[in-house]
Amino acid sequence: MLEVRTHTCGELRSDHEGQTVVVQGWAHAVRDRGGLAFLVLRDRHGMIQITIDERCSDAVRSLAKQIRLEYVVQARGVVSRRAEGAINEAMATGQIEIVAEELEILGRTEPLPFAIHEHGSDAKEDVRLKHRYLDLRRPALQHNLMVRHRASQAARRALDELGFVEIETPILTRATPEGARDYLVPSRVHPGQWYALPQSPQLFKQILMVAGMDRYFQICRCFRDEDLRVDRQPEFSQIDVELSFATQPLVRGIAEAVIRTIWRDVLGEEIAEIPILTYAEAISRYGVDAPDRRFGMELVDLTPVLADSAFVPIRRALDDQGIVKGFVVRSGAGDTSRRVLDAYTELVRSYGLGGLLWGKVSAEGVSGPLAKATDDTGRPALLAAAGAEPGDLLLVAAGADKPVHTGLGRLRVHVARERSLIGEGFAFCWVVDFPAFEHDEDAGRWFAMHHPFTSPKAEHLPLLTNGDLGEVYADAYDLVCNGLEIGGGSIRIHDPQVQQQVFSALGIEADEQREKFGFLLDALSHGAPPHGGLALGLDRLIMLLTGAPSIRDVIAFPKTTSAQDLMSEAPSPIPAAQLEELHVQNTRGSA
RNA sequence: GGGGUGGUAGUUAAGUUGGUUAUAACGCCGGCCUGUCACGCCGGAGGCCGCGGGUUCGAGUCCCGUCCAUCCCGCCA
Repeated sequence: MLEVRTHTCGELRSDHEGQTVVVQGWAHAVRDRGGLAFLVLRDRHGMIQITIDERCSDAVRSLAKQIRLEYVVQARGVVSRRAEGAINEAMATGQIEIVAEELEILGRTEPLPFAIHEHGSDAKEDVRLKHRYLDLRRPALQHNLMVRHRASQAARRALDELGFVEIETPILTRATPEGARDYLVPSRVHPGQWYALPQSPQLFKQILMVAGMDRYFQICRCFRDEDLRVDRQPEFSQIDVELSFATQPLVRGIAEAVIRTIWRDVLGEEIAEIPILTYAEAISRYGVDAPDRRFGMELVDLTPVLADSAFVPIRRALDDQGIVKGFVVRSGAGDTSRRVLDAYTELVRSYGLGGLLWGKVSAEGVSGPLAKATDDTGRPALLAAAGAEPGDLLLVAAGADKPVHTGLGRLRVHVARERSLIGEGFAFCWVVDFPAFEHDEDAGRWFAMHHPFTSPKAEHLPLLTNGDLGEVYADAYDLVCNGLEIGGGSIRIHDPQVQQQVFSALGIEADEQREKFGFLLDALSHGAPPHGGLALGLDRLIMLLTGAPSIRDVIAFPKTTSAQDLMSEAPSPIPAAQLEELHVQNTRGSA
């Protein structure tokens, strides 16, 4: 018979000796020694050993023989101190055991597709995802979900204390141009019309500011139908924040307060003051806009010292207005094989570079492709500029600005990982002063780098109508930690005329502005306070807090890289009748 | 859309130059075992070698295609 448990599996200690207790859990280990058997029960809280010996009834002893791994079992018995030699120091409850008076099997299992205990080798990801309920039983994933819970609670408490109000916004919303591909939902009532799932609650939270809510937050789900990565899922969660009368330092301070509370509550760690980098500085020193600052190996500009180089790859790059940059791998000359250098070259090629100019520095000079960059007289200046010394490996790239920065920036992280140069801990930074607009050569037009509701810096507003859009900076900011973008936001446009200017700069004509963003322009025209905010990526925060290698390890029911749920088998075909009701027709094979 | 890696028993892996009956560990089934703690010992069952085609006397192995998982590029305001 099912009883109410008196304790969880993890909480019993020697203080409980002599008490009769009831525990329930999964059979984590079954060790049948014949006349004596041990059963380890596990629940979310821990494990406890149940002992079945000559003190137990025949009924209990025969029932114990039936128990298999991962059966759900209830045990009633007396907490007893273990004999001196039988104490298990590695177990939180290892001082004691429960001598079974009654056992009951509450649930049985089919043979398991993979082992739950940590010592079982990891099954492949598709097997784990298909049986997600088993994968989630593993203590590592349970821990990740607990961290997620505590982080969410900490964020809620921090924001509540700062006067923020939690408000839900719609999941069925309007599709907007720009941005990521939308997930769409057909309307039954309005034939041929569609809802979109929100890529973020951006416009709703701005309108809540116009509505006078003053300070809003929400832990909300966002949906983007784009290809996935190790840190990207089609649906993900944000701690979404917006406030009226916001200045950039005010918003950053609030975000920091949230992050500090989370780190304190979850890890018991204090976060040091968070430095601020400009976008230009981040790109120049680290090659990427989300720098990993736990290690050095910063990029150095070698364009000036190689300005006269006749070496073809460098000459060609410089003649095409390109740049030459590099970084030093300290003492890397001796232990970096040709094979490894070829892999580095392959890596930077994937970012559009023609190749990698490496050089091994010794007292005699430089060996490798980089040797041809200068003659002997120019070499000391090159090495001095790079900061390279004998024994170092110098990795250099020449080409257009973007591939050089991206290629070297990614290579820098790759090399650091490979050589274990990345320390423990968290290196936060803010990245600010982003360009507001990016020019897309293929499309032949400008796109908003952040989003079209981001306010340009006040001093750059005149450039919107009569200047170079590439010179306009956005009043935007990203929060970065350990090379991951964990949050981003901006001061928004609250003046409808400025908003229209930005739309126009993006090539959205007046009638299209009216059609697609009329409700925003209307709202901004009815007493909109200056406002701004940001969103923190909850999933990525949890990855940092838990050290999880994949975003799938911090989401209870994640999808595969092809956006399927292998457990429920979504997406799935839909019966023709249901499609018809929605006024939708398949153009490819249907159910 | 492009590139890399992987797919062999329930699971994780091994499988030589293409060669005759495809191995091992864990799990599962049966038996033994009174202080185990990833218990141990003995025995047994378990295979569409991802799928489809090709080469060959012969394919887990070679070739082509395809599917799935995963990592990356593009994409992700």
